[in-house]
Amino acid sequence: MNKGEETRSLIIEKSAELFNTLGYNGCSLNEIMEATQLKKGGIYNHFKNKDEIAMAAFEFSYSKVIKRFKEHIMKESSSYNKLLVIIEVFYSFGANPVVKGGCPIFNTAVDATDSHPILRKRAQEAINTLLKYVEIKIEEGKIEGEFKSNAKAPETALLLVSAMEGALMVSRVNDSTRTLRTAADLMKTHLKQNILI
Amino acid sequence: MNKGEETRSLIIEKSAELFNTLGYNGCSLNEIMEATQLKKGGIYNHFKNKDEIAMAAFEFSYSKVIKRFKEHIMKESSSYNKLLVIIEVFYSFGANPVVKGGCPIFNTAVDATDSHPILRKRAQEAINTLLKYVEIKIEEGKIEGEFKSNAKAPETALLLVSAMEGALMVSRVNDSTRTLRTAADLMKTHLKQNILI
DNA sequence: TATATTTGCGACCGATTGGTTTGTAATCGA
DNA sequence: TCGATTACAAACCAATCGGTCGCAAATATA
Repeated sequence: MNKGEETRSLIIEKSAELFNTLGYNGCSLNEIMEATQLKKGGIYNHFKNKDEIAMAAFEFSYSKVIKRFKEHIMKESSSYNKLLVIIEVFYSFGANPVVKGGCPIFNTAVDATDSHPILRKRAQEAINTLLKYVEIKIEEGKIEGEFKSNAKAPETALLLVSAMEGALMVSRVNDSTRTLRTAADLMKTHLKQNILI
Repeated sequence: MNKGEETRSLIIEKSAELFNTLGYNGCSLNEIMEATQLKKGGIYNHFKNKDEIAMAAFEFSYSKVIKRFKEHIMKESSSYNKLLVIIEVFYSFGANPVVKGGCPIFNTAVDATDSHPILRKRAQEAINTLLKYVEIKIEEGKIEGEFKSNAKAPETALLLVSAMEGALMVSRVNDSTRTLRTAADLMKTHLKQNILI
């Protein structure tokens, strides 16, 4: 990795955290400048405008989220354990965030939905991809006979993701993982009682 | 209501919507000026700074949220029906928002947590009040013998609120009430199977 | 209706916003 | 190692930010 790529990565990493905590409008170029120890010229040599930084930052955060899911799911063989691990990864977004500030996908959705169409579209895609991802894990469990054949995969995926993301926000505003832990345990019980054979 | 109070109310109503959709930093005074058809001097005659507008706007939105819950719950006599109505009120936040942009409580929490300590504290209080409110409804049902005596009120309240708020955000970013409807129905089933006797 | 008070506009303020340009120093490939 | 290229800082830009102030008009009170 040459100098240019190195600096570009630095800008993305630092601004990803700033965008995730402060939001698009709350994160100014001055803050990115201070975080990266670069001047405006140094930053705009790698990006043509603030939007491009925000988009790259989102892709960076998003890939870290997906990576964490995949890494942990990989270690499990049964579909049920994969779902349990998905819940624990959501929990980890509060206890040990991929990017400071909770889940960058939902944060961006809330931040951008009514104010930033391009970013909103990406957040939308990301959320739906995440939902589909969980849904597929449930479908796989049904095929392998681990889960009830009448288990509703899309609905269950939606409940799991919604509940964990909602609880993540409650935890974040209270600055405590307590409620997030409760939600995680509750969802585990729910899966055990409702879709596991 | 005299002229001053009238104008003050107008500013609060208009800015409540702007803050809820665009966030604190995304909503500039120029936008409030345009929405209210007032000049800066006219606005600052009623508020000493932007923070004060945002706080008043939050109180306005918050009271509308609470009001909608209370109005609908009042009509029901059984605790179970009260819980069902709570779910439907959450659904209504997507289908027929109290203030444009979804749930102002969670939106403010996400927007302010890492950037606006005063607003964050109020959003935090509001979320915890809402959780407690639902929790009490469940406790009342236990006392009256409608709900299982071993039903976990705080945990169930957290799941209900988290799941509905999470689904509300999914719905909002997808600009469709479909997923929110699904989450509402799912939560109803969950309550029927888990806490209703 | 006369008067005291409130209300709101217009003009202005300094600071900060995102963004551009230019010169030069560091880096890189041949 | 040398020449082409890239990377970065410094200075600058117009526009917008939140906020102030004085004056005139509208309003409330008597």
